[in-house]
Amino acid sequence: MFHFFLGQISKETEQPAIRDNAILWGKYFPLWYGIVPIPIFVSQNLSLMYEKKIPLPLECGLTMTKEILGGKWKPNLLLAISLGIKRPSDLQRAIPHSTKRVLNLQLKELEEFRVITKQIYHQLPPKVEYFLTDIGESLLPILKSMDDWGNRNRAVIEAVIINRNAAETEEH
Amino acid sequence: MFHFFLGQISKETEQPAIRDNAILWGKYFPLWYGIVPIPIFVSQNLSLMYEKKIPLPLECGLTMTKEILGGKWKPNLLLAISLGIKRPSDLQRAIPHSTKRVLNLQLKELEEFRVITKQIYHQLPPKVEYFLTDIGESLLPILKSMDDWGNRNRAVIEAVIINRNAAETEEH
DNA sequence: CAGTATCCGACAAGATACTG
DNA sequence: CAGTATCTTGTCGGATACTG
Repeated sequence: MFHFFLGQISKETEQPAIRDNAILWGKYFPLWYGIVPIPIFVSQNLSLMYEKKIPLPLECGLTMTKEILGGKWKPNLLLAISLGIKRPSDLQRAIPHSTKRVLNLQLKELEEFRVITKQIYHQLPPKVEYFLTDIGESLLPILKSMDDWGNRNRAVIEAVIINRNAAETEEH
Repeated sequence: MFHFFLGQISKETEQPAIRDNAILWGKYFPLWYGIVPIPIFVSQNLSLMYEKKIPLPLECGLTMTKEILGGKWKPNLLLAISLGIKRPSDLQRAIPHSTKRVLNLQLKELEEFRVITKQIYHQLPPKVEYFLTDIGESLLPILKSMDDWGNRNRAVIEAVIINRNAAETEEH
């Protein structure tokens, strides 16, 4: 089953805390799983903890995963690395629509999240290689199923996009 | 296995077309699967077909899936609908950080991609319900595994984000 | 309740030129 | 080859106020 926190997450322990029913049954939790109220995707506290201009509701596992796979090329980078493409220049050749700058930014973020590691060889010319960590490997099934799904539904998606663009050009 | 197109996709048939080895072995395809060159994530033709200011390389299944799950709340919406939350107002209550406008935009896109259907009851007050299509249902395993992964790796991700924010506030 | 119009700010990513 | 600095552009989503 999906994993949801009940109620808000207390700041001190960072553990989910079941709030009393009076509040659970209030206006913030209009949904029930059987007789259990389900405050899905909810937790004001946490989004205040991680201060950002536009706060992220991190309490939902879904949202945390999206945080990691969010960049324009991150899933592609991970797949490419898993295929044995390790060096920055090869990665950019494998993803031709990307730019060096963005690829570097996203590789840095993936490294920050411990999804990949960076191996620097101090040579001339310099050489760098990226590798998946165990965490990164554990993402591969998801990426693989996303890739499979996209390929299975290619026809529908392409049709919609072609339609959309046709409508847009008609407007102008 | 991952599903990659070899070479470019011809405009007329929209079928993958194997290009001759001279080009495959050129600088654009530096990767091999066994002795087969793998032009992953590549296809200039397609990205020109779907004209956008910033063209999308749609030839990769991964990228197509991201196109559908890309919005800020789309995965959450799909999960919520799969849990039986059907009405717009309930959906917004289930995703408190969202706004009506964005939710509507994203529901419209999901509908456009045939992932959900919209049922309008002509009543007063008006009533609307959303349902997953078969295509939408087929996305649930992916969403579920993303949610699971996020929950399993919650500790690491939260630690990184807390660190990052601490470093940022230190700067100022 | 469901949905839209308008305006605006934040941020991601592109372009280019540059170091070591 | 790997990486960065700087500037510009596009776009997504937020805020608000409004219809039916």
